[in-house]
Parts: sequence; C-alpha cells; structure tokens
Amino acid sequence: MEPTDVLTVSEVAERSGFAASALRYYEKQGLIDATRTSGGQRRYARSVLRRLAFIRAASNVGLSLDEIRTELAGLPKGRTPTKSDWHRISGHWRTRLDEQLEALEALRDKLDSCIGCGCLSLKQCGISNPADKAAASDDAPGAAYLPALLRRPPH
Amino acid sequence: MEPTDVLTVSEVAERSGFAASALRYYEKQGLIDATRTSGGQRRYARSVLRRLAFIRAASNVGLSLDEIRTELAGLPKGRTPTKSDWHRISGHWRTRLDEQLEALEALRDKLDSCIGCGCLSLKQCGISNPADKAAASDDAPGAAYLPALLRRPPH
DNA sequence: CCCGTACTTGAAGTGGACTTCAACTGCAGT
DNA sequence: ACTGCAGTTGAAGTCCACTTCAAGTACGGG
Repeated sequence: MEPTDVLTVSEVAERSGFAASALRYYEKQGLIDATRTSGGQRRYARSVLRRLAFIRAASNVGLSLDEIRTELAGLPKGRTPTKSDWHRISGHWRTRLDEQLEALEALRDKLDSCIGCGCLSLKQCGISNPADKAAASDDAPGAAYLPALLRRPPH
Repeated sequence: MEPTDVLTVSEVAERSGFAASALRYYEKQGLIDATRTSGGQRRYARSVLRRLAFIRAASNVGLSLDEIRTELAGLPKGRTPTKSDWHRISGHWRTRLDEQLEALEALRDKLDSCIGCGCLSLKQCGISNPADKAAASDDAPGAAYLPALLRRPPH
C-alpha cells in the first residue's frame, strides 16, 4: 500500500491518534469531512490531518467541540491557514489559558490563606463559598471570585 | 421555627448552597449522612454543614466525588478536624493545584512557541501532539508532556 | 382534624465526547 | 471467484454529577 493522496479511516486514525469512532463522530459533528468511494467507504484528503491536529490542539487548550467548530469555520476554506490566521486563533487560545491560569492562581492563594486558619467556615471561607453568593449582586464589575472555569479531567 | 440542633433538608440546602437533590445524591454516595424522623424524613446534624463546606471546597479544587469520599474517610470520625488535619488535606490540594498550574503554564508556553511558526505539524507541534506519543515509551521519568489534567468546565 | 407545604422514593433524563455493538458490505490479494 | 480484514450504519451504552419527574407520605400551625 504505497502512500497516496487519499487516506483510509485506519490510516487517518493511526496517523492522527484519534480512534476511528472519533473520526466518524467528528464528521457527524461537521468538524471534518471525507469523500466516499463508489462503495461508500470514507476517503480522506491529507489536509484532514492538519485539521485534526488543530482539533486536538484546541481541545488540549480546553475548548469544547462547539467552540472548535466555530473556530474552524473562521479558518480559510480551502487554502492553508496563513501565519496571521494562526496568530489570531492562538491569541484567542492564549487568552483562554491565561484566564484559566488566573483563576487557578486565585484559588491557590485562597487555599494558602486558609491553611493557617483551618477555617472552612461557610460564611468566611473563599474556598468553600458556594459561587460567591456574598458579593454576587449581579455581574460584578471587579472579577469573578471562584473558578467555575476549572474542572476535573475527563475521566 | 427556632434554631435547633437538627436541620431539615431545606434548611441545609439553603445554608449550604447545595440543592436538596444534591444532598440526597451525596448521601447515596456515602459523602454525608442523616438521621430520620419516625416518618422517614431526613434530619441533619449541624456538623453536616462543615462537611458540605469541605465537599464544595474540594470540588472547587477539582477533586472528583470519588476522591472527596476518600479524603472524607481520612478525616476524624466524630470529632471536629484539627488544624493539623486541615493542614495535611490542604497541602494535598495545594499539590493538585500546583500540578494543574504547571501543566497549564507548560501548555501556554508551548502555544507561545507555536505562535511564531504557524506550525501545527503533527510530528513537531507540542500543542497538537496526541498524548506525547513521541516520548512515551512507558511512564517516563521526566514529566507528563501535555495536560490531560485540564479540562473544560461542567457547562 | 385539616390542609398546605415539605418531604419521600426510584426511575429516568441531561450533556459532552465519545465508544461499543450487531449486522451487514466493500476491497484487495491470491 | 474466494476469502478475510476493513469498512459501513444507527442505536445504544458509558462516565460524572447531578436534576427532574411522578406518585405518594409526613409535619405542624390553626
């Protein structure tokens, strides 16, 4: 099986690191596409690999498939993304990461300030405070208190 | 209804910020418990509030309910946790947060190094590299490459 | 004692990102 | 032509942390 310009499912799976089932899922979600043989089997253009790399990267940064679809739609259709495309997108990601970092640092600092006191009082403790009911009148001007932004890993 | 030493579901819900359904769920999961009236209704000891504060704090730090159950089991049964209990636990959490921070910073730096090049090549790009197949022989000594550690918020 | 509100239960639903299954069909080497 | 692996489909299952639902029961002030 010599290298050609079209790839089968298993080739793409192997080379992208995604399971074949994930590829079908992404196709159904409109994230990638494929041509078909006369018999109905998928054949992928090599460009799908770059697209998949983009998807994995975005997902590593913490974007949902919905958000990824949106960003993919903002990419040039057909042509390879230019450096400025990538600049725009990655700036976007960078912001997202910075937000996460900030939230995480705030949480850690709050934890540090709790370590000495052994508090965990419902009223006072920033770590255990529900969703900052205290200061939450309505979208406060300052900053969100606790990170609804962070969560546990996907199993 | 004067303040008593036992609390009803709705009181605990109100004072803890958890929905009543969440309380029942936590009970089923063995995270909290309650006595019952002769008619079968739940009555909570006030100590459940502290326990719930702990649960929310742990969950804010990113622990799964499974992990939280484990940590709760490590807490003194009956007596109020001492400062040294809290010290131990919070140190644990601190580690967790630091790991997340580290992973996130690594990712951001990787992103920064990608911004200039517009790469996203499957082979070279750290951001899009599956789960670091490159260096993954088997649990490497150095450090995990990409954060399976971070994920998107629970909607 | 009455009545409205609060509470009870198990079962089923939610959502995100997939995976697994069963039953079938295509493709390519010999 | 045969054979066996690779591919196809829709439906259903998985995981987590809950929420919602329906149908029925308890509590407590008047």
